[in-house]
Amino acid sequence: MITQRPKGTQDWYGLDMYRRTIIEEIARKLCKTYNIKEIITPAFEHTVLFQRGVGETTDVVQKEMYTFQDKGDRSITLKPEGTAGAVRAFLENSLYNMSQPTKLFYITQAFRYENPQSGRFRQHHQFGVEFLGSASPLAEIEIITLLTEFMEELGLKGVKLYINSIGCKNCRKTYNEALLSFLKEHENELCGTCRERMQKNPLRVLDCKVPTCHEIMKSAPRTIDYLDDECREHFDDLQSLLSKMDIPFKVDTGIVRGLDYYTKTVFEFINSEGLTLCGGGRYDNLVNEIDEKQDIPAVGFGFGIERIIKELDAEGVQLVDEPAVDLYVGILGKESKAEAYKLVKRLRQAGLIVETDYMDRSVKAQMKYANKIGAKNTVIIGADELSAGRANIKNMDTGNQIEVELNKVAECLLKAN
RNA sequence: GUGGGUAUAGCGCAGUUGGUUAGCGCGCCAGAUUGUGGCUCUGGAGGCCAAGGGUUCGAAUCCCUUUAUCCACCCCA
Repeated sequence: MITQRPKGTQDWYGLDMYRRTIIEEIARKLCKTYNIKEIITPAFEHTVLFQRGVGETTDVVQKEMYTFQDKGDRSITLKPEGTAGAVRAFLENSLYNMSQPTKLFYITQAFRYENPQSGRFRQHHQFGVEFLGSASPLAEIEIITLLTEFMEELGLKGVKLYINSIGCKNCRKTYNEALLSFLKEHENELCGTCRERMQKNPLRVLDCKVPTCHEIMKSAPRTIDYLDDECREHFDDLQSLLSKMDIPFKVDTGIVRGLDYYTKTVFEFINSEGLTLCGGGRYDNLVNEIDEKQDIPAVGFGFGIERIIKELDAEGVQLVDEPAVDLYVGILGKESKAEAYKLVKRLRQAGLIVETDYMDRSVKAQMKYANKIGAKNTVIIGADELSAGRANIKNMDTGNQIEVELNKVAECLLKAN
């Protein structure tokens, strides 16, 4: 038990850890060119923030939050997603008083008490962007453009963009009435869970995967048919801009999203197996929901880092190899240790990846080890080399050796790289 | 929360209808004459057979319970 990690969590090490670092680097680099600034908010917030922000009726809030009372008897919740915390920080620090818009990105862990399965964890990591202050469809374009570039940088080709519009509060009201009356007509043809769903959150029935429901829902009223003029125009503008930008997309009127704060545009990036890697959209009411004195439109997304790695594997994308050791410095004899280690230190300062012997192994064992860890070159430092001031550098691929002065080892290897 | 599969060495797996000291491959460590890897050979370390209980002269093997893990549903990244 004591050596076992909690359910749904994972340890990061080896190639996956390295790939995660690279993914985060790509995200940071990309955001830099978009002038999007990084923000880190606490891992936990007051529970009420998520209740108000994410929405009381959502599954995330109702049954998936890590909520506890702290010693000061405050109700605290580990963040189940990134947006609410970022928006809270935006408001608390009055970032809206700076010149607008505000563009923020984060790389954060998120916690949800779910049953783990493929691509799903209790602690997972998201790369997210929040673009606050713009009601223009160009804000969506910015976010989506960044995402397509991100996918290109990662080398992912099997992930496609699907968009939809669920309208604003006004459209939603008339739509919900239409949907509910449609559902009531077909109530006894629906699956059990859908019959429950139609009461608390009828929108959810739209993306039910049960074949019979799916078939019925094809003829159900669609949110896009109930958009008011403003929302209609916004969605049309967005599509036209996407086309002009040559960004491939499909309108999927079944995309609904499970978090309450979305308005107008919603989108997902979905792989060939139907798994959502990235979900996002516009949330024009969230800021006002959290602070009634402010009314600021916004767009954002969350991208699952674990799901990126899963997709890299599925598509056979290498992305990176772990960096190889440039030189293994073998040490021969106790009296050579200090000098050999000084050489190691100098070479590392020159920027080389250097490994050496800490196990007092035989030369043969050291060579085996150097081979095993994939060192590109080796050199053995013993009394002979130290007195001569020269040593043989062995290329481990070719087996060739060249004799070099000890103070020119770095130079020689850097040239070879 | 619901349903199904799985649990034997660091990893991947065998283990025959219950029968003596539980095996194999890879990996790890050491050696094959003195200061040089990859191939080969030899040797070695490493298992409370997920945990607890039961049946039995005897359980990795049969039964029950629990836990973990994987997959699916719900929902989501």
